[in-house]
Parts: sequence; C-alpha cells; structure tokens
Amino acid sequence: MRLEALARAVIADALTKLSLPSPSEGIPVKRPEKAEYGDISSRIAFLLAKELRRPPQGIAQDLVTAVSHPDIASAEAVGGFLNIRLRPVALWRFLREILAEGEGYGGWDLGGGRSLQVEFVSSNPTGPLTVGHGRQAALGDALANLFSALGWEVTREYYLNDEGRQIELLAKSLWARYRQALGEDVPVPEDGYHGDYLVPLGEELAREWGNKYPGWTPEAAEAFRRVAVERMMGMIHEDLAAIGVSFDVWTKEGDLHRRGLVREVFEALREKGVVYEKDGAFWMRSTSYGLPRDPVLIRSDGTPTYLMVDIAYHVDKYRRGFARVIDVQGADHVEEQQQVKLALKILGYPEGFLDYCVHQFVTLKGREGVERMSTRKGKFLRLKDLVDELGRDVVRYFMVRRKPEAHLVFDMELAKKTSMENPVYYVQYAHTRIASIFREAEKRGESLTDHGIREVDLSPLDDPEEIALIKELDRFPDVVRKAAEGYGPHLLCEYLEGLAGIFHPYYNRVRILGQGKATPARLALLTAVKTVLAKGLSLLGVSAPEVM
RNA sequence: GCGCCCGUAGCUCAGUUGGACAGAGCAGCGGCUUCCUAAGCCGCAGGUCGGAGGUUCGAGUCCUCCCGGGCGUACCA
Repeated sequence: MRLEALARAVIADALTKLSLPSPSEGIPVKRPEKAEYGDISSRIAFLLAKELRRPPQGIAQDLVTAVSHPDIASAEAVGGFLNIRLRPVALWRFLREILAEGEGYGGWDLGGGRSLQVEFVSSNPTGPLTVGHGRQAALGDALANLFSALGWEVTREYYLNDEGRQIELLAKSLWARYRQALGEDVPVPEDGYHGDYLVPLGEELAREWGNKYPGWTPEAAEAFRRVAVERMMGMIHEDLAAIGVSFDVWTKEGDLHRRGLVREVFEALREKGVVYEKDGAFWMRSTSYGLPRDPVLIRSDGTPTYLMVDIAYHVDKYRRGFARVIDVQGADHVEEQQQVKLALKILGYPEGFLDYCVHQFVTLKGREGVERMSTRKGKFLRLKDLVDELGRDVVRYFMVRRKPEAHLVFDMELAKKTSMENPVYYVQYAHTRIASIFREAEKRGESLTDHGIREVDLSPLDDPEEIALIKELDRFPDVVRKAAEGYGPHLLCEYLEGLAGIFHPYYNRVRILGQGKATPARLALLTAVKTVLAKGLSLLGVSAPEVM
C-alpha cells in the first residue's frame, strides 16, 4: 500500500468512527508543498462542511481525535486541512514493497489486456521525416509505452497515404528533377516539392533510365510515383530507425479502397441522412451538428476526399477490435478530427472509442533557416540529421519534455551540452552514478545479493533526503498513470528530474559505502532509485546507461 | 469573421479532480572540491500568474469579455 492509499484508509476509518458520511467522489488527499503540512493532507473537512453545516476546522479537529493507526506519527488540523505525518516505519515498508516489485513497479492493470491502438507519425511519403515528425514519433512511442505499463495491449500503427494528389505532385516534382539532370530546364511544379532531396534521385534516374520519359505521360506518372514512394519510404524508415521507433502495423490507403470499405462507409453515412449533393460533389451536413463548415466526402470527379477515407479507416479500426484508439496528430488537423469524430458519432460508434492527442509544432532555437519548417518548400531539418548530431536520447527526451498542446522551442544550445545542465544527462547520470556505486561496492565486497535486499534492515534510512527519496519513489505509479491518461509524458520528465534532483545532492553529501549498518540500507534504497530511473527513462524511449 | 491551442520570474517551462504565503531549470550574484567520476553541491535575488469582470468560504486552475501569439478555416493531406 502506498502513501495515498494508506491515508485514504485511515481517514475512511476515522469517518466511520465519527459516523460521518464519506464523500461519493472519494476522499481527497494530496501531498502538500510545504513540509510543515506533513507527509499527506486532506481537504475532506471542506467537502463535509457544507453538508454538515459546520466549520471545516471543527470537523478536521474531530478527525484528528479519531485518526489512529500504527503508521501515523501525528495528525493535525490546520485551517480546515487534516495534515498527517507518517512514521518512518511505514516508509520503510513502502520501500520494501517497491524492491519486491522490482522492474514491474510503476505498472497497473487498468487496461486489463484490452487492445489499444496508437496511430502516430503517419507522414505522407513525400519526403524524409522532419524535426516536427520527431516530436510526434517520440510522443506516440512514449504514449504507447505508457499505456502498455497501464496494462493495455498496445499496437503502434502508421497510416500510409501512398495515393492521391500529393503523391502525384511528388512524382511530377521528381520527374522535373530527372529532366533537369538531363539538362532540360523543367521547373518543379509551383505547389510541388522543392526540397533538395529529390535532386540526387533525379540524377540517379537520369543515369538509369536515360531519355525514357521525355514527357509527363500517364506512364511516366506511374513510373515516377512508384519509385518516388519507394524511395521516400526508404528515407522515412531511416529516420524512424535513427530515433528508434518501430511500428507493428502499416496500413496503406490503397488497401482500404480495394476492400470496398470507403464506399460502404459512405453509403452508411448517406443512409443516416447526413449527406447531400451539391455542385456534383457529396457533402456531409456537419454544420447541423455545430461544426463550422460542411466538408466534401466525394469529389465531383467521384473520388473520395482524404476525410472520407479517414472516416472509413476509423470504422476499420473499430472492426479490427480495438477498444480504444489514440491518434497523435499535429494541431493543423483539428478540424479534420472534429469531422471524423462527428461521422463516427453519427454512425453510432461509442463516444470514447477515438481520442486525439493533439500537439503543437516545434521550432528550433539556435539554427538559422529552419525556424518554420515546410516539407513542400524544402525548408526543414531532417530528423535523422538532428539525431546524428545530438544522439537519440537527447532528441527523444527534448521532444517529450513539454506538454503536447504547447509549442515546443527546441533549444539547440542546451541540447548540445554534455554537462548536467542538460536535463537528459542530469537524469541519466543519476542512474549511472548509482551503477558506479554498485560496481565499487562489488569491488569492496559490500554489495547486496538479491536475498540480502529482501532481508536488509532499512531502519538506518532516517536522513531527511532518504525519507524524501522513498516518498518520491512511492509517487512513481501515480505519475505513470497521469502521464498516460493525460497524454502528458512531460510529467514523467518532471518527475525524473525531481527524483534525480533529490539524489544528486544526497549523493554529494552522504557516503554510501563503508558506513556499517547504513551501507546495506542505503544500497537497498539506491537499488529502488535506480530501478525507477531506468523504468521511467525506458517509458520515454531513453536509455539508462550503466556507464557514461 | 469563425473554430482550436497557447500567454506563469530576464529565458525555457511545471503547477495534478479549484485549496494553505506561486515552483523548477538556465541566465545573474555569493560561497564550496584531499571524497563512491566536479559532466558537481549550497545559498541569494527575481513574478500585480496577459487584462477586466464573475462563480466560490477559497481561482494560476472554472465561466464571460477583451488584448497578444500560433494553427486551421480547400472538391490538399
């Protein structure tokens, strides 16, 4: 049992003793910011005050007299709050439980093995991945890890849009580069892809194919489309490999069409009476449901829009048996998201099935020319290049360090620093230091065996920083849960930096080895700290090195 | 114009279901290292939480309006 659970149990017991009602929303407990307010406090008296028509402080005082538990050192009523302080023995027991759980510590069984899909990146194969996609890759992968830790069966999925107008433009842009390589002055289409990355490929095709495609014919379009998509996918795979993200399922847009799903879902919407025809196209009556505009589902040339396919894709996800789907997408897709959600609602799919994790964009501070990135204009920094420069861990960590819905200013200066000013190294180095102590302990014959860890006397852990460390370790599972459910891996960064922030000063001040009875106790504590640091970092997709 | 997001210390940002005098890192200033790695540690200073109303015993947190910034507002994806 952890701190919050213990406090709730103790307070529930006191309420029963006093014949007071227990609030339906549960007993609120919180770790106060100030040490003088104890280890854990509750504002329960405020909740009961209205119902009982008594001042909170009086209720809190009654609770103080009724609270009794061998783990509780003291209870106080201050300004209506009930402040509880624990005996160290309770914390030692928490630590022992953490050690017993080992690497599984921090996990939950909330998912119950149900299947959940995280769809992310899903960048069109029109160019390599940019730094912006890097945020999505890091974010999506971290969320997938977090939901796995919550007990969900997680599938990572990439939606591959390998058809349509953008791909046509890509093909034509590549063809233009190919003609240029043959010495012809063919411009890249105005709204095409102007990035340098197509130049060497155009040269390559010029060598390989010679003057086989002098004009932009259907045959040329097909040939250039095929090779362009293939090569762009190759680059995307390189970028994903660089940042260390892999997918379980790749779904191609073309497959959805071939299965007739798009048509079927369109007809289903039509039967619901939300489709109308205008100017030769078919529109969805979204404004009737409060959305700002009606979107086109089927163009006047008979082809479905991206939205229509997207709706069908999500129907497919439901049929594939996912209990929950989280799409990680950029803020420029918000309207699209509203439309998809509306369509699913009209079709009768459950409300909570689909949810979006929307993130804002990345700007690079300290790098000229790529403040605002655009794949089309060829103004971007390739993800792989950033990873090559900074290392995977740094890129990953920086990308998830801010809450998704806020703009991310990627500080190149800070990211390049290898000192502990760089938060990634600050956290990793805490892990490494502990590993280093363990190696030293081994040398000196002071290290703990697995058996020893279970049996060790923890009572020497009475230093305020040792107590603080245990309390912080005790918080870890809640952080994991909040980071997952709130789509906020940044909370995990905060937590890890905080934990490292207690450890480093402690390490600096307190000797671990050669301290008699205190040594095994401290080694046990550091074992738990190390486990939690490693687990936290791994949830973010960041390594926890033994040596740096 | 309309929709969504953001606006907290010089900078980059946290702030859990509204709660106890508003926090961290960096930058600034001042100290500290014979040690299990100084790729460090300690301390000081710094904010009318964009502005104005409102709800509440209590608002950085909820509601309304305004200001500033971003994104979207395509028969593109």
